[in-house]
Amino acid sequence: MKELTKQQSKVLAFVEVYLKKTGFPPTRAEICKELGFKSPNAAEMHLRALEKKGYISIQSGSSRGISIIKSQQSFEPASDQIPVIGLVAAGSPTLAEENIERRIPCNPSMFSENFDYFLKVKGLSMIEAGIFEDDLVAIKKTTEVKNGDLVVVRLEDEVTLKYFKKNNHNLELIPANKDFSTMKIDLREQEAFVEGKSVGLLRTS
Amino acid sequence: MKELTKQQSKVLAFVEVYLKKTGFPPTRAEICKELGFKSPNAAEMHLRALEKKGYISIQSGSSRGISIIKSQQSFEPASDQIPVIGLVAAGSPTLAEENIERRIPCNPSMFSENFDYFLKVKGLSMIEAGIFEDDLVAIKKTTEVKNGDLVVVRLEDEVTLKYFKKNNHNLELIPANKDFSTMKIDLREQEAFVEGKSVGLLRTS
DNA sequence: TTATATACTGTAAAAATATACAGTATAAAT
DNA sequence: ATTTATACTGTATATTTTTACAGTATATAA
Repeated sequence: MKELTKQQSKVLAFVEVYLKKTGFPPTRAEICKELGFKSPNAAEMHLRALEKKGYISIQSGSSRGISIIKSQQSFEPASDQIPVIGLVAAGSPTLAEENIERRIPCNPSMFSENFDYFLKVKGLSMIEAGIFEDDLVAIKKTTEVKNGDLVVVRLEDEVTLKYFKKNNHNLELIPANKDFSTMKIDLREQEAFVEGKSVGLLRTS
Repeated sequence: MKELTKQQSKVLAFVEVYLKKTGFPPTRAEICKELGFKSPNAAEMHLRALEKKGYISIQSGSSRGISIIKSQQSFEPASDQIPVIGLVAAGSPTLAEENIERRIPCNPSMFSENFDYFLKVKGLSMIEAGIFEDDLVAIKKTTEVKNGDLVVVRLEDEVTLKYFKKNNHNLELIPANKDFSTMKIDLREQEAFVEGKSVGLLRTS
């Protein structure tokens, strides 16, 4: 792809911004107004250059007949911005804004089941399951989990990611690291809330 | 949101399809032609109704000044369908159609660097790096790799994923599993092609 | 039966828009 | 020294486009 001159680049940027804001492309006159040109022909010439270089196509005879072919600013494809949850403070809702470290543009249906957020893994308790520190586990918010599922559980003052095993009132949260021990909880004595389960994993190496 | 009449719905659908195809909205006349109306006022009236019901907004005085506010057909988020490469036959290009196992809807910019495909991991040679069998490693096609990068290398009759280390004509492909041994290749005797490097990992548990 | 809403035709004019043509100016390349 | 590319101004016009106005027809509700 041919390089753009500074002015051509500005024109293309304006077309893209205008398009994003209004949903339709600008006229020559509007480009002039934005860029400070006094003749519509200035805009026309830049558009022609952009067309020749393959960045846009112009539908001749149509008003606002500009189509973007190659966006210069890499416009994020309109996929969702999935939040990454880092350290979750005790008592605060998991998805509260202050817990969101960043967002990743991706498709909630990329795994077998749709998911709601990424949980950033802390510690090495799941390392034998191939889940390392700072890995992002895709979590689907649900309370319907089966024994053997990898689940996010909220206890009194912590949120933890472990394998789930429940028999009546006995809940076991099982790590995948022989150096860690299984947490055994008697649900008659302590509360435990299942927040969701893992449906996938992402590692941004 | 108010219900649309059959005709209004058709008009809105056409506007959306036209917009998707061309990148800019249609004129009244174009709507008439598509829907078979003989008067531009027919289109005008439908557009006004759509505006009143909150589905579009009309920039008065502007040509093609239609903005979609509420799309009736839920447009799929425009994320790419990234191929998953399974078993790669010797001699065939990695991205050849017959090697594509399936596709995953996701965003090529979800990792720090854009990537081109997922390579499905076979074997346990990288298990100590947290890369398990059937994990999907996001691969960016490039030949520019550094020592320490996790790379996809094509040898005579196999494709392998290993850590890269090169000194002059000595190439080492290092696994992350103490039960596997480093492959040492003298580039004067055997060819090796770097196909790309890992920029992330996906596990569809 | 008389509104009221939908769904148009047909015409026309004003306004918006694209686009051609004739210039000017400047910097870099040949 | 002359061409070539970039980067415009200024004017004019044909065409596109919006949009108002005057009707027609039909079905449904009051």
